[in-house]
Amino acid sequence: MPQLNGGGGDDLGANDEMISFKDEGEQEEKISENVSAERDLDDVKSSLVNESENSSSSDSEQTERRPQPRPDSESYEKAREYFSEALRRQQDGGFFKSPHYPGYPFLMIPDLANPYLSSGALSPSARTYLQMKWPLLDVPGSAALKDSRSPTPGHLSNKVPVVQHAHMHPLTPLITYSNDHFSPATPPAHLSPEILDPKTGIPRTPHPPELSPYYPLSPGAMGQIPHPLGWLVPQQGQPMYSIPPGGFRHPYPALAMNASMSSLVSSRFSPHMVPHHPHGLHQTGIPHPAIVSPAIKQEPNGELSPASHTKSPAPSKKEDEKKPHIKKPLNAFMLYMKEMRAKVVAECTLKESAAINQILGRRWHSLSREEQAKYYELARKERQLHSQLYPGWSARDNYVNFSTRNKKPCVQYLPQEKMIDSPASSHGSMLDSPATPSTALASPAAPAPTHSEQAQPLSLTTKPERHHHPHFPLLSKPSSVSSTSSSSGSQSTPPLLSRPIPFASLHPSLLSPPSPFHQAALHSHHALFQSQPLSLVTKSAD
DNA sequence: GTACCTTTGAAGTGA
DNA sequence: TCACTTCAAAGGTAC
Repeated sequence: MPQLNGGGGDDLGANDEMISFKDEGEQEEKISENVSAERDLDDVKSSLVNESENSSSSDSEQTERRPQPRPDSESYEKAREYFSEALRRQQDGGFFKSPHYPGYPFLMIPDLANPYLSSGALSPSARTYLQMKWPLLDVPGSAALKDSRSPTPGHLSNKVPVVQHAHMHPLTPLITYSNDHFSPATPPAHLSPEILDPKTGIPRTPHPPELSPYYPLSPGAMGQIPHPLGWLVPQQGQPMYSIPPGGFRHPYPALAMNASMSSLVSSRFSPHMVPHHPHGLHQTGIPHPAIVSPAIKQEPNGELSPASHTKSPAPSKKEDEKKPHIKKPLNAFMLYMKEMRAKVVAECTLKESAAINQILGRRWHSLSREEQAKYYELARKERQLHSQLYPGWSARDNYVNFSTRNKKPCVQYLPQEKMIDSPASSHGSMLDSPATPSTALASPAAPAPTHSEQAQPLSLTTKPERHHHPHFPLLSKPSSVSSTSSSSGSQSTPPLLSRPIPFASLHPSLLSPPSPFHQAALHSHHALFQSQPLSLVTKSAD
């Protein structure tokens, strides 16, 4: 597939079916976002209803019985959403739809005299508050890469110039390996209860016109916000959001990421820390967000996390408990999901993650190349930092009995499965995959080699009949089935078979472009984006 | 109480 | 190299 645009920005891997929505097109998307979201919601919900054999609830019933969002648990996601709004508003040049919340306009610069922050307590007084235009993505990936690779970057000092904010990836504040929601005991000043939407917990007060768009919090207010690296920085002051006894709740990272976040994160993931805290605990006792205690990550059969299994053949139970579960670094889509989930939830009043993820998946495909590139770049950094922090870690470590799983007898049925299955992969990810890790490192979002083109923009997956049809197991993701069977060592589990996808069972959204808007956008913006023809390429090429 | 669902992407393995 | 599998997040749902 020819690369018609030789621009340097054409480094995004997912270009096969990406649709660029910019200018008025993106504006249109933003304007109709709610509408499309509702449409997505309707599609998903109707799909769920239609495909669910046991479901007798109507959409309205589902909606009605849907519990209201929990303000405490969702506040963090709302804040993320809030950042996303600000991010988009900045990047979209202001035509992004009116935000619900003002952006966090500045960054808190910690005293980074010690780039590793290993022993230096970070008191609020040692922080520098930097007004910044949020967010910026004007640094080439190579620079960021360089930053993250350098254990002691030169700019990691307390003399960080203001322009250093340009080195921060706009999404970097969202980097977290934590799967725990931030549960603030007391919302920050800008999220004070009086401005929070009582239903969603989202601050709804419009941005005060008298305030600068970069309306900063007072240093005192910011001082109450725990350091973003709270898991590694000794908590000298009383953080606004105390760490609950149950464990670490990562403290609003988006609020306090400094301008050199890439490098800072790099330092925070310094391998120097690894040997000293093998349990995922910093010297402060705060576990690294990426490390999940085996007690938390426990296999269904009661076994401990796979990390302990693969590392040592027959470790004692005590050793198992000591070994942390290092999670995989999040990929681009996961990062996108974490950021956008709250937004979709807020727009759709939908809570089912499965349905939300469907919407997110469609939105992911509708993202512009630039937007996706941000996430790919961020994911690449995540992987890089992860590899730096855990040099010996492998994704295989998290596999449960991977060796036995790989010996599933279903392999012999693959040809048949291939014949009757969707021509695309089970999830069609290969089409949108960025470059392989090696190529991605060389070119952060280099276009992936084009595989067989996919007919549908989304993966063709049918509603799996859970546990009901052993001879027709999951088509799209039989992980749970295979996991259960393999982990139990049972070889009698029927091989994974696929069945032809009944046309009627396919969701309409899977048979057509995600939404009429996408079609319209494709049509109306085809000429506008001749510079990025690949972004407009659908699967019709082949 | 817990597995499932749903998405995409990364990574690992076997052929 | 290709195909396949697993896991990562998330939270409602179903068992």
